[in-house]
Amino acid sequence: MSGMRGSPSKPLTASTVLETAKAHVRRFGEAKTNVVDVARAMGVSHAALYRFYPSRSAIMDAIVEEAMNDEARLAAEHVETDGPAAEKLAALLLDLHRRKRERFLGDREIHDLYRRIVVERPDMIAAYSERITSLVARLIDKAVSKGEWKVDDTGVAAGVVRDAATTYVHPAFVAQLVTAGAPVETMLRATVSTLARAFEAGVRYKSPAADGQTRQLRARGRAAATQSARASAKQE
Amino acid sequence: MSGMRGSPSKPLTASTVLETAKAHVRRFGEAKTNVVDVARAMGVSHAALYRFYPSRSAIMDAIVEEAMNDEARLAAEHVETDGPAAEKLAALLLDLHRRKRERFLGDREIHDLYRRIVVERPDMIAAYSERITSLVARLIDKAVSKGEWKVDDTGVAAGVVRDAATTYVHPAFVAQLVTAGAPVETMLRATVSTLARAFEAGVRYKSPAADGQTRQLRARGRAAATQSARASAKQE
DNA sequence: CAAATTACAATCTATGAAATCTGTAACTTC
DNA sequence: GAAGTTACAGATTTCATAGATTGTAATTTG
Repeated sequence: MSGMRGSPSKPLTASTVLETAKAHVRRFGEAKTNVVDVARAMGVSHAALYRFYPSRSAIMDAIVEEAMNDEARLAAEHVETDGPAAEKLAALLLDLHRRKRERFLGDREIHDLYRRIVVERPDMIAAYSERITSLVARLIDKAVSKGEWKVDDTGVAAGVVRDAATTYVHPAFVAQLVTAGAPVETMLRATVSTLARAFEAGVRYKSPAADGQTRQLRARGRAAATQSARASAKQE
Repeated sequence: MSGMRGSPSKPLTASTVLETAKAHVRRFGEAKTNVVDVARAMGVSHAALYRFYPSRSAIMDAIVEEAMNDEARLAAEHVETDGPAAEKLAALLLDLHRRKRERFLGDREIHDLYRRIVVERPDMIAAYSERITSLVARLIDKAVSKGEWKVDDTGVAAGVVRDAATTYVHPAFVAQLVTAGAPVETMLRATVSTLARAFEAGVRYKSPAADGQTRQLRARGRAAATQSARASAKQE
């Protein structure tokens, strides 16, 4: 009378709960996924799930967090690859875009859940965004080290890339662009070409006043420069 | 028993209906603005308003359209100004951003209405977006003519600018950024610096294969080049 | 007869009671 | 006693219906 369906295939862990919940969201959508049904599918009572997740919404958050981790891992792979920075950046952003597009087209219910989280959980989005942005910062850092790109402040540069690419990566925009049949990949490539051209030609974000220091910062570690940029960017 | 409040101050035209409706939306929000109340405020029966607008939602659309026209006029002013293209572009986008921010902070109900339209009326947004993008294209065109910027295809370049600036101009993002206290203007300036640097250094969007033709297009009219870019951008 | 009103059908929204779902705590089992 | 169940209070959602709003057409008015 313990696990009719759950015990052999589903050992009842945080991860199996997550998988079962995800399967239900896929089939019935977020609104019609309740903890009682998820628990029943695992052959346990709904209260048992609260051992692993403090609330239903924590489960939903976890589903989206998993997707975000996937994307961050994907982005990290591109950063650690060798090759021209412009191509790495284009590949990174295109891959990120394709993930969202695939979710929108082939996994609509998960996409919808993701979209809700984007609207309702600015904290989660901010964390995700910072994660991706710092990966982009590292990509730029490396290009600067190699002398491929000339950028004053990789933190600011990464922010520019993030903002310019948001249109192609934000779930709501992806949905809109794909629905409208826009030539997204061509447009994204044009954006990356433009950014890369600027970085290649050299961009200066810091005020020309602190010029002597800029040289030093360029020569030394990138982390410090990035740090100062982030710090100085919290006012207004 | 005809016009108690309306007749003298409000001659009952499309424009006075619009103003009255807008005032009601400002005070009570879109949801609590009904045509009966708007008509009563003008001293007429609600059916009289249908002479000017075919439906309640047409009135709401018109309120947003008016705001959009305002923004387009503002943008057009910057395009027709003389001066360095980078500064014109920065001023244009900063002004556009500030309009949205002011609406968000000082005219919240209108901002909310605008936001709903952005979500529910992709057609209106597409028209607005094309309008602004073509103004940006003209700005770029002029810079190219003066030899200030070197761009292959001003239509594509304008699209890149539009996508990069969307984060700063889209009502939902403006709300988010302002709420989070982000250093928006600094970030927007960094984005514009980057784009300007690229255009200054020269960007090529067309495939290097059709190189001989590219030269010709550069020398001749911009409209044709822009046109071809738009046309070739409708597939994928 | 142009402009507006009144009257009304169709649609949409607000309301509240019934049902469902979430989250917790006391209880059971291995 | 760790893992899980049952039982239950409080919150949330559903559903039916009353009420309000929209849009139109016939009618009145200057």
